[in-house]
Amino acid sequence: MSSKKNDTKQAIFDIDKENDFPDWYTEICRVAELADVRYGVKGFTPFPPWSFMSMNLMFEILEEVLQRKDHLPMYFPTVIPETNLTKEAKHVEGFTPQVFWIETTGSGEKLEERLALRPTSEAAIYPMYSLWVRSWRDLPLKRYQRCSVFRSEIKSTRPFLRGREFLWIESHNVYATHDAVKAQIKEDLETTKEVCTDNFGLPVMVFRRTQWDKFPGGLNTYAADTLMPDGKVIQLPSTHDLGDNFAKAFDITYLNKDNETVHAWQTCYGPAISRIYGAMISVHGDNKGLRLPFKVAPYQVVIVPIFKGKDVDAVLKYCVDIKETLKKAGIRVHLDDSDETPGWKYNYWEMKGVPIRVEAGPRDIKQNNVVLFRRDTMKRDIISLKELKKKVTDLGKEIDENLLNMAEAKFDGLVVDAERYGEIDDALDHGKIARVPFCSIEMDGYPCAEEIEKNTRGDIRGTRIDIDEKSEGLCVACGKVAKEVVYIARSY
RNA sequence: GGGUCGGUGGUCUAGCUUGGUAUGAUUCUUGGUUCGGAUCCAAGGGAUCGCGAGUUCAAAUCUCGUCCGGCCCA
Repeated sequence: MSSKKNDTKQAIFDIDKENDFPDWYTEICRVAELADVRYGVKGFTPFPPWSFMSMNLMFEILEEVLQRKDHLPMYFPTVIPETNLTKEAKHVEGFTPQVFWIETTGSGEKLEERLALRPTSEAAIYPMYSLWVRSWRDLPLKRYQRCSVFRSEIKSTRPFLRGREFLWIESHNVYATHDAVKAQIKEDLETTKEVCTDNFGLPVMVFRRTQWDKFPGGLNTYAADTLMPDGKVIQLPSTHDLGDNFAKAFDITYLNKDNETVHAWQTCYGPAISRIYGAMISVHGDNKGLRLPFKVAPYQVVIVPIFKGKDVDAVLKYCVDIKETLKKAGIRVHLDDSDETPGWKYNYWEMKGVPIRVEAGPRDIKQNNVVLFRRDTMKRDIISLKELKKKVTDLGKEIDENLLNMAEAKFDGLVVDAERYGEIDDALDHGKIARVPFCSIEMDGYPCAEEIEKNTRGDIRGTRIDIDEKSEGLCVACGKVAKEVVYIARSY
């Protein structure tokens, strides 16, 4: 009867994100047209405009920060000759299992030397750095490139979160001293917070990774983790203290002020924009779909005209004027003048995550008003046309702050102290992160880590470096005096 | 890497047990109607049933292989 209508109509999107996150994620990628998994090659996914426009904005924000901090853009080839890739022993060992090789051309003629699709570009860039760096006056050398990299992942792939080709920026830097390297690491972590937290609304915890979980070939890895809706953490940007290991392997030397040839010191930093995007939509989304931050929304404002037959011209004119006003103010605005009904448009653009909607119809024209709707709280306000520009700008800021606040609230009470296996299990089973005393994050702690990870199905994320912590008590696994406080979480 | 479920017009799906070339919805195109929270009506278009092999007079359906995807686990 009256329910017949509801039976045949299905919601554009309505999935319980908190309780059904895997389904939510798969479906929002499809319905909001973020990634099209029909391409047919495992781990390789086309990104339609709605996700790619946001990722471009995210790249722009990140690049602005890097350039402000004196990094210059450059671009290196996608292929790396095998002899270069094998120069740093640990690096080879870490990355070759996931390399895609090019071995032939045309109808099958073998290449003289195999070429790797870059899994990361140290081995492409550093041979050139060896030529480019001559004197202490060349340092520091701060460069980055924006590109995609290729890794034949063994773990199951998912759009954005783990692809076999993914989009990132990699920053490669050369210094005269190890102290300068350490300062760069600190700067990278500040960049991470400025970009991911202040701009994309993603709170992070920063860890020093364990020695068995660091970047292959480096001395130390520092990484920012954020929290996904299913209680698992995911790694966002990581930055690596390469020491002088790569300088030795690739012969990057310079003449110092005393006219001596010495090895340089290096860092690299790798924020994967596609993965950050995946985390961002997951953290901010709700049951009705996406909630994009104002700063990275492809359309920041969508205008929905409302009219009865004879009002069409007047309403459309009113809306076009609104569009022009906002455009002039530098706002990314879209007027939806398609044939769909207003109700349909509301639902559609809410699902797409547009932060602000302007609704305008005959009632508003009469009083020189518009209806302003905000996606984050789903609340409406009637405002006068005069104050539109200012209200939109202010509301955009407010929405971004609110999204960050809501994400930060999830971090409250997230970390739970645990000193025994049962307590760790209990924390992880409730989507928490366990803070536990642990013997050592040097290689001698590895057996304990394996035991803990096997018993709890959690991963040791490392030690915190954004806060000071003193270790107390005994290692959960071996019972020796704990030198470290580590965090254990289920992870992506 | 292991387990498991799945792949049928653009999308979602029925059919598969018990073989006989395919159901419905939606989308799309055209015309009309409607428009302040998912209008309604009519006509039209759209599928070598993921791919390959096998069994059979006959395969979406049964068997094997393979690719891709979802979920769970390492």
